[in-house]
Amino acid sequence: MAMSEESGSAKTAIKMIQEAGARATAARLTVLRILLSADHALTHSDVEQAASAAGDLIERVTLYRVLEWLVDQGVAHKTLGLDRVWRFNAHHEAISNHAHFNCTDCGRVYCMESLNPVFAITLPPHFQLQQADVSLQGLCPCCTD
Amino acid sequence: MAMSEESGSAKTAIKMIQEAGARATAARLTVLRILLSADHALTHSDVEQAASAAGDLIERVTLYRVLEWLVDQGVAHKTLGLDRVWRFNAHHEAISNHAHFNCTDCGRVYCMESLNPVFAITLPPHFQLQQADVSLQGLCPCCTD
DNA sequence: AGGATTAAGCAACTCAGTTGCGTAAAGGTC
DNA sequence: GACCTTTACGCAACTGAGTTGCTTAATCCT
Repeated sequence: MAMSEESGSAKTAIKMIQEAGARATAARLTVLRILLSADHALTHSDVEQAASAAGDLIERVTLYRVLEWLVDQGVAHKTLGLDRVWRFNAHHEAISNHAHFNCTDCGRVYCMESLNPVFAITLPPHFQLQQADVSLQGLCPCCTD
Repeated sequence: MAMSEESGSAKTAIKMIQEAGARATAARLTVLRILLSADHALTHSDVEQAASAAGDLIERVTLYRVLEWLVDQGVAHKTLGLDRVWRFNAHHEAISNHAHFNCTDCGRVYCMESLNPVFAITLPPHFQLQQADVSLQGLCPCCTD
C-alpha cells in the first residue's frame, strides 16, 4: 500500500533481496528502500519512523530482525554510534575497511563508502589483524555554520 | 582496607587525582589503580569485579560516576566495544588519534597508546574533521593458537 | 489452488547506563 | 581538633536498545 511510485529504488531492493535467494517480504522491501535512499546511516528508530511516515508500519522486533538479516546477507552493514546505538547502511557493492563519519553536533553517522583510508601501523607481537575501520568525528554538512 | 601494599600505583593514582584539584575518595583511588594496572580496556563490570576481588566494594552508580569523572578529567578515556559496552583505560599522558584493538574471540579491547596510525583521507565537501580513531579487529595474544 | 517453509507479531525479558534525592564523607576554616 | 560547607556516595526507581520464545500469518514452490 502506497509504495508503488518510487519504482526505481524498489526494483533495486527487490532485485537485491531475490539475488540473496530469500523471500521478498513487505518489511524487507520497505526497510531496504529506506536504507538505500538515505544519505547517512540510520538507527532502528530512524527506519521505524521513516516507514510509518510512508504508511508502512513495521513491528519493533520484525525491524530488528530485518536489519540483522540484511547485514547477514551482505546487503547492509552496521556501525556503532557514540550513543551506543547501531546504525545501518545499505550499499550497492561489497565494501570493507572503510570510514564512518560521526557528527559531534547532530549525532548523524555517514558511511564514507568511497573513502578507502590508507594507513600504516605495526602491531605489538602476537596480535593478528583481521580488519581495520576508521572512525572520524567532526561536523557534517548540515551542522557547519 | 587491604590496599597499602601496592604503593607505587597508588601514589600515582593519588597524584593524578590531586593534580586534577579534586577529592581523592576511596572509590576514585581504587578505580584508578585498577585501570592503571590493567593491560587492556576494562568494562564497568570488569572494574567492579576487580574491586570486589580486592575487598573494595564499589556501588554500581558510584562506579559509573567515577569512570565518567575520570574521563572528564582527562585521566582516562573510553571506547565502545562491539558489544555496545564502554571500556575504560587510564593513561599517563594525553593521547589522541590512537588505535583500539578489538579481539574477535575473547572480546577484549586493547588501547594501542603508542600506535599512532598514519592515514590519508579526503573528506567530501563541507565535512569538518575534528578527530580520527582507528578500530582494529583480530586476535589478541591470548587468543592466538 | 494447496501445503511446507519461513517470517511477522506479540509479550515478556535482559542489560548497560541514567536520574533524583537524601545521607555521609572530604577538606578547608576558625 | 571541632565545625561547616561543599561534594561525592548510596539507594531505588527508571530508560531505552536490543533479545528470546512461541504462536499466527504470509510467502512461494510445485
